[in-house]
Amino acid sequence: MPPANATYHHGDLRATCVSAALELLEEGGATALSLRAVARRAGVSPAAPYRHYADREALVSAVAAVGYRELAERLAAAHPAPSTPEQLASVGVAYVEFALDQPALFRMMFGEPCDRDNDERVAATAAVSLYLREIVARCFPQADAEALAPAIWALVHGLAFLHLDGKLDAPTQSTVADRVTAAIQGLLSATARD
Amino acid sequence: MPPANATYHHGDLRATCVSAALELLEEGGATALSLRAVARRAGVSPAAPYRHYADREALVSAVAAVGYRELAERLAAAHPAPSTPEQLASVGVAYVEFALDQPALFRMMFGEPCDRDNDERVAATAAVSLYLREIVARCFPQADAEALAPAIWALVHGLAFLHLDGKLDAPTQSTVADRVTAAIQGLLSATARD
DNA sequence: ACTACAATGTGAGCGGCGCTCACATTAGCG
DNA sequence: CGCTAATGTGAGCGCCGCTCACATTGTAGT
Repeated sequence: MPPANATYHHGDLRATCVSAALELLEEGGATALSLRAVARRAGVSPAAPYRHYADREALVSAVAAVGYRELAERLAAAHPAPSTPEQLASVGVAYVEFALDQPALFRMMFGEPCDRDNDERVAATAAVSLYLREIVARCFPQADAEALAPAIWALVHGLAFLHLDGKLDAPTQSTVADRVTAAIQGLLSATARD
Repeated sequence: MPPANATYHHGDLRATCVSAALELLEEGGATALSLRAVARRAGVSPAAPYRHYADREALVSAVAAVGYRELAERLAAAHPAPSTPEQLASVGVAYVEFALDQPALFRMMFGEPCDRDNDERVAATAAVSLYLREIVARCFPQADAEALAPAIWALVHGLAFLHLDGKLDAPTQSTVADRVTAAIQGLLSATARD
């Protein structure tokens, strides 16, 4: 009944589900991401994804994991090896821009309560966290990175979320960068002084 | 079937829905907040809430609005009229503690995309925003409140969210306060210097 | 090559949900 | 008292998450 190239076994349904989920997320937001819709897009029966993901949460965790990896890439792309406050600030700008570019994905990564986390996901999260801590330490060797890195992460993360929600006045691209840069440098110089 | 005091007309179903929603939110998180569950808890048919709220989003907006008001109260309770960095920091601590005390409500207020916002909700949000801006200006009269207030809000908001998601090492109560206090004071002193 | 077996996909189905509509009941007002 | 608008009901549609018995296929062991 299906065309000639169709096989009963899909081949790599596991990965296809994640791709389809990312598409649905971008098109229709978090509510559009249903296992049934994923199955439809993958050209497979509604029950098939359950062979690869225990439940919706599991799929979401997998999607979030690729989100963290993409975030890490974009942070690295902002500056290969930041070592000054200005360069660190540009990484912060990249963080916020990621959130604005992929709002649904960003909300999925951080906005939902994540009980019984996927291993893959916690690893990807930890990678981002460690990376931030590392570059903060490099940019401010005289500061206490253990204390400074979470503060900077929080600042940038909060800016991202408040912008996403429109709680801050909708800014142009340059304003976002300015705000992030100014805030980070303020925090940095203060801590460095101690 | 219902007791003698039962009336066909509920009396104040609109408000009862919000109360029921808050209960459900605390008990079972965001996914437990369904219009049908609200109706059940209010002792009313599943279609009844639609007389008062156009859709689920509308109810959520109403719930979020009371969340913002409660947040504003807790900020005010932390210090009636803060005028020093330390007092401002205690307000920030209250912000984070609100998020940790009511995680589901906090996520509902900020975590979901809020298209076509309720008037009541935007007003309540603006009230919080303005209040923060006001006390920042009072605590740091020599700083540019226009620029400083959003940075502080973002910092505190980010700390709240990252703690909620467990992205930061789970801290004891005192550690939260310490972290918030240190971060705020760092930012403040830096900006005040300009 | 044949045969078990494990992996993977199917189809039907259960309960829950958001939402709508025709209809019943009630409150408020002339 | 009677009219109208407000409010609640019941049934129902389509979608969803999830489960289960069953069909199909890749693969490993002989």
